[in-house]
Amino acid sequence: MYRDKTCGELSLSDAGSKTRIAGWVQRVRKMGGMTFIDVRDRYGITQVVFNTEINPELQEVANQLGREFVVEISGTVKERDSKNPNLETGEIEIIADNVKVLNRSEIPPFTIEEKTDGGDDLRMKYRYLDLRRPNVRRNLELRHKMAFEIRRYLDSKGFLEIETPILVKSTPEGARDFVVPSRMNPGEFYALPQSPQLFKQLLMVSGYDRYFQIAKCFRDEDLRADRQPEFTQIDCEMSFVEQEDVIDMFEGLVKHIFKYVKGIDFTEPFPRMTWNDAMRLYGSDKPDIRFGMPFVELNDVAKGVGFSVIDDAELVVGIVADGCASYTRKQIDALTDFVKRPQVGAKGLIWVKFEADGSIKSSVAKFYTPEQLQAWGEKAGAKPGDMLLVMTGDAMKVRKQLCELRLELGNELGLRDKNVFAPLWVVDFPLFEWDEETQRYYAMHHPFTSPNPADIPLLKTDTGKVRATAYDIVVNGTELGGGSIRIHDAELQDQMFELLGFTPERAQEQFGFLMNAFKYGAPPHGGLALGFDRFVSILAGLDSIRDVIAFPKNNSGRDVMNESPSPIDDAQLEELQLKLDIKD
RNA sequence: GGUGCGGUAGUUCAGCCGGUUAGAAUACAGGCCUGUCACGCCUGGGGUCGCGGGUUCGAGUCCCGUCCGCACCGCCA
Repeated sequence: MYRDKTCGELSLSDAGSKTRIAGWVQRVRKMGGMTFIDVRDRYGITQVVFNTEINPELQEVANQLGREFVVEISGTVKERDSKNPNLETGEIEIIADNVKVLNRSEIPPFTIEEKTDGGDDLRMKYRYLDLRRPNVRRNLELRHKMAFEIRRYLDSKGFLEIETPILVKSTPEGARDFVVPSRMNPGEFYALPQSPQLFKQLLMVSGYDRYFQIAKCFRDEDLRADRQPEFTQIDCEMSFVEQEDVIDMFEGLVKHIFKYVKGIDFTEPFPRMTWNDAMRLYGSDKPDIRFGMPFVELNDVAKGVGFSVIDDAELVVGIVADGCASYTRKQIDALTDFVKRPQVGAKGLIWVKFEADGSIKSSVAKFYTPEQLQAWGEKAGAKPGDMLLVMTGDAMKVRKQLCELRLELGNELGLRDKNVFAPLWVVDFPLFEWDEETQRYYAMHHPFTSPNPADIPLLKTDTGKVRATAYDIVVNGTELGGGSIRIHDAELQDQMFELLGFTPERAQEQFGFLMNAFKYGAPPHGGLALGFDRFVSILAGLDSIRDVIAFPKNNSGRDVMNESPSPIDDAQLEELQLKLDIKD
């Protein structure tokens, strides 16, 4: 053993005892006759003292140490004269009587401290050094703790953790697959799973009525701060359940995590909102309900005065910004610029200020009398001192734009506190989504999602109106996960494939194994999957999932540390019987 | 596929309307310093201004192209 204590565990009660620690040199402070070094490991930092009056040769060794050298130190624990309250071990120090340099280090390219001077790119290139930083380490500890608690909860509920294959069949529906050539089957390819969806349904057919897996999933799509090409899902499925049972079980899981990982006890059931209400009130299927500011539709009070921006619009809709009547011209211009950005895409922003003295100011004052604008305010529930912000246009588009504005205002007004968590179930999703480009319906969730039984008669007549038995769980405006009750009836499944434009042959080719399995007694079943990386990042208060993944990919899907992806040898290509034909 | 922002010392950045020897902080090296803990003080070394082209008497600065990074839109059943 190189050590008998870690750098995080010595305390006042150890004073006087002999000890040995090992770790990395965080910092060397030379004071002339004395030298202090901070030794760091996973558990903390301990100060070691060298004194020329005690041992000049040893102090000289300490003076030669550099940042990130690996050392083994033996010495005596001593209570400090001047304690350091910023350090866990700040009440003690070690008076060294020996130092062994176990390894030297080059000068690291950035400082290995809580607040580093390194940029993201550099940190990723030297991720193994970045991972030494305490905040990154804490993220991985949080991740471990959450995985542990997930297993503890689900095990207590009788779930079995079962692994499903990583080499699976490619299905062109949905996200793009990562594809893996098969040497033994030239010209044929596996895909990496976008999710274990089909396998978990097969497990239900097999009778494993409570399954889960902390599963790696792969999608070859463009990345974002919260999207990686490989990511982890808490994938779950249950048999003999209805929507309510699934929601209960996994609301329990989410509450368990908050309680045992974060110490937050949610005693009330999570609120629920239909997809329709979410779209109508917040313009999003994943509303952030840490704050209010719901949409107010103003068609009936605003239309009909001959103002074309409003009269010609499908929807006139606004939000009330509490206390924002005091906004300056400059602040309003900034909001207008915000909604006009290409990413938001609005043409403009109408504002109405309800001043504290009862007067009304507005960008559309020349089209409306104060009484008419007062009616807007009453409809919207604006109080004196508030400002009403209104946008107009095509209903779905303007809702999306106003959603962006609402979130921006929420940020500006400090209503999106990272230490506040507002979970929400969004239910009654539509089963289908119309695609203008291809002029056909797509499954909003996936083709195995069961329609709401009440809407089955509408399948052929009013396809777009059919609700799915599908649900999402949203936390602070982030889609944490979602799921559905699946179709377990072969006939209904055939009908779904037909509506989705699958020929029977293609359905058989893609999903035949599932359809065949369903002939042998498929139980009613359903489940959900939670985005594990997102869950960890929400609890860590981070916007990006990269910092909760030990070795993440960059914006272009590259690992800048090992420089993957990379070309392969001609010999490898030949073995796989592949020829490249790279266009430009 | 698209939009925006960025790329200058090991690192993080500043560098104005194009102008003479490209700066700061930090890191690093040397020196001084016996209670520091972001130690302090003195000194020093360190630059392909991402790359290529263009405009100009003159380009880190302007223009075009390109590569890289980040954020976003599309995409993500």
